[in-house]
Amino acid sequence: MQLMSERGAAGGGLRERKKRATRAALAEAAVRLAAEHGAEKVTVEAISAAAGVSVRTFFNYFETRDDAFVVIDADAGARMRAAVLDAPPGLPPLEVLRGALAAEIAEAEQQHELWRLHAEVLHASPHLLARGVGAHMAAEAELAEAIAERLGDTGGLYPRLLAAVAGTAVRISMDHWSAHQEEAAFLDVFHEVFSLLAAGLPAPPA
Amino acid sequence: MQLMSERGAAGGGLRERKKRATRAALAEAAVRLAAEHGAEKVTVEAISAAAGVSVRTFFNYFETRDDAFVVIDADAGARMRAAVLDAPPGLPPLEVLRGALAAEIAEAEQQHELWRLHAEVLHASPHLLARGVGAHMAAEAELAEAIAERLGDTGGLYPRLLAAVAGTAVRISMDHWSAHQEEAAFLDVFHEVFSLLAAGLPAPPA
DNA sequence: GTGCATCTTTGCATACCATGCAACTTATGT
DNA sequence: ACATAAGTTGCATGGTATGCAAAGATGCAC
Repeated sequence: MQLMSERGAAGGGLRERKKRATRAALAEAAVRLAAEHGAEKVTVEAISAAAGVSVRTFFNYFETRDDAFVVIDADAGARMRAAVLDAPPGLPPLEVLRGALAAEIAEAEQQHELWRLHAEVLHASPHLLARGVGAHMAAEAELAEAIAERLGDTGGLYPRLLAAVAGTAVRISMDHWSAHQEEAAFLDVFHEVFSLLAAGLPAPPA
Repeated sequence: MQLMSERGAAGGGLRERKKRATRAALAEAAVRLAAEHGAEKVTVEAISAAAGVSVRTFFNYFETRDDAFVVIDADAGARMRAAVLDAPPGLPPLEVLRGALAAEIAEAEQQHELWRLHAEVLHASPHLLARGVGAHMAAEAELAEAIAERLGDTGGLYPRLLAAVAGTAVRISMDHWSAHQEEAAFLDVFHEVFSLLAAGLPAPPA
């Protein structure tokens, strides 16, 4: 059996597939090792060995060691961009983002175990959680651009704020959920956060 | 003349004052060098030399090189905590944060030039902007705790979300302002962002 | 299927980041 | 002035990250 068709990844060539496989192997090895030993104690050498490539190759795929713990899917940005531009015209921008992110997350959550480990690793190393924002900053900028395009407000403050707040929402949702996995599904937390945002973060009922 | 009383820092001992001075010198050197040469090209050695201490001493003050570009004031957290707890009881939490942050920023903005350079450095190196969130994550957690205490909602989702969104607001405000310094004062941008948040991020008028 | 062009991987050299430790210098309290 | 505590420094060490050139795959044309 061939393990083809990873994730919308019928990408024709053998090269493409191999690259995807290597990247995925590195990311997965990183998360598993971090979940077991703590992210700080996992060296690039260990990750590379677990994935069966050289250290130098690791750095061909990730700019920094931390990126391996953080980057989930390379072309999530493109998908979300499309989702934002395709959403029904009347929908409030915050709702558009809620929808696009929820879809993306539902996708990622398919790989139950890895998603859970991922959340736990990030929860255990807050600095990685922050880095998550950084790594997805490109995605954030891309999102902002898509929103700007949708609204015709290019270069404005609003699209960037919206994208950044959405990123923050995901970050806080993951962190909170990973500490309360028993009590609620991730998507429930996520939707609660967005509801709070849409309501203007009102004081909760005492 | 003695250069005493830096910033609420009449801290009695000579040791205290020297430490504050060294820390400030390192942070300032870092920002000035980064503004001139780009943050990525500034080595710890250069920063240390400019501040007149050894490399090893640099790392006695900052955990990582990037922290020197990011950490503004060590005890801002404590001040904000106090501000949050002292705010009038009826005020909505988001307004409490707006006030506490605005006061803190107004303070930092006293040093015009440094504040401007700081914003420019962060704008030029987005990864530092993200790290800013990370470095202030301790502050964020502290803020969250103060809010939680104020609301009696310890460990809940809401305080953490509020603190995180507030941090994001500062980040986006700085970034946007540093790119549009001519058009508006920083505090104007900041207040506009908070108004958007309080209104639930509604679609802007087309 | 042979052979050339292209892309990827790899090892090596190099520079920088970060930490522990021990020796040394400088404040502080009495 | 003295003993103690605190801060600074150099050295050694190990991990992170990049450029470069050689070797190994893959894709493509013929």
